[in-house]
Amino acid sequence: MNIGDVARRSGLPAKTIRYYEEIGLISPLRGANGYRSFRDSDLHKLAFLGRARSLGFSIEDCRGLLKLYEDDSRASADVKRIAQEHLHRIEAKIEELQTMHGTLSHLVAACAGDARPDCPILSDLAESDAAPQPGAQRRS
Amino acid sequence: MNIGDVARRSGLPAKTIRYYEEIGLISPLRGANGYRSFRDSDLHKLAFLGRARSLGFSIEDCRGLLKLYEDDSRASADVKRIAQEHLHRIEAKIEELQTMHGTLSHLVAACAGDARPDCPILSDLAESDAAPQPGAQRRS
DNA sequence: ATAAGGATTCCACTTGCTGGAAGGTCAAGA
DNA sequence: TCTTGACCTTCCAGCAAGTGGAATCCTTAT
Repeated sequence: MNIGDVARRSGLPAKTIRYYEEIGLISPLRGANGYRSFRDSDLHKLAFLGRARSLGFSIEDCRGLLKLYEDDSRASADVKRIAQEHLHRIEAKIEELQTMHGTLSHLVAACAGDARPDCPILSDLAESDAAPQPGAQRRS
Repeated sequence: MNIGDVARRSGLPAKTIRYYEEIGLISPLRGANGYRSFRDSDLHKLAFLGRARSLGFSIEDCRGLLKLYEDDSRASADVKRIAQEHLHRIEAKIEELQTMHGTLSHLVAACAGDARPDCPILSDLAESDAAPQPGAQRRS
């Protein structure tokens, strides 16, 4: 299979597939003409990667998952640990976004959104209270 | 004020402040020794930027907000539009993360997490169904 | 005089690709 | 046979939003 076929069948752009080879996630063979020659196993790995990435796993997580996937003597605990850590990161991110959402939706609701210059959004951003401490959350 | 003072008072790292100057968000004066010399107005802008960034606004959004902030004849509608668009992006991101979270938490719950190799997480990632179409969501 | 603690610049690196340029290859049609 | 067009190749540059480090300069105090 050439890269175009694999791209269509895996749903990943050819550029991305080349990139995955460059960073060592896959190692397709090469034909006499220099073209990459993908085996079924390469296609499977790419599909695996596409699904893992769509769940938000980082490339390094994907590298680890792929290694475990190929290791018949793996422990499912190792897989679960990676997934759980990722799940925690997702939860933290959701919380962070929800905090932003809370603040911002209040401000948006309070803004008239007309031709006048008065704007609670700008007033809030301009408020000169204490400098934010690292990791501090502003009021919601 | 030197950059160290401004960093302490704005809560932003000096590196970030230099970067903000480089991309034209602020334009502090320079002393005879080549040191940046920050006015109160620069400090206020940096605090403004810090708060806007902490609400997740992109640098380009911040540039626009800062411009409106400085424009006495602004229309609050322009501010509100920027904020609303950002709010929509936040909502979309939250939904995306919640979808990931749903899938992943099911998989994590189904995984024994012991020394055996059987793992529903890997099985799911390895599933060879149709290639994902652009924008498609996998089942939750 | 010298050492510490600031300040300066510049360059490289991060994540995960994406775009484009310049060129080689291959199969089909006139 | 030639050419066209669709592939493929590599390499270089860039996105966001900084962060880290090196080499060097300035200031202040001992």
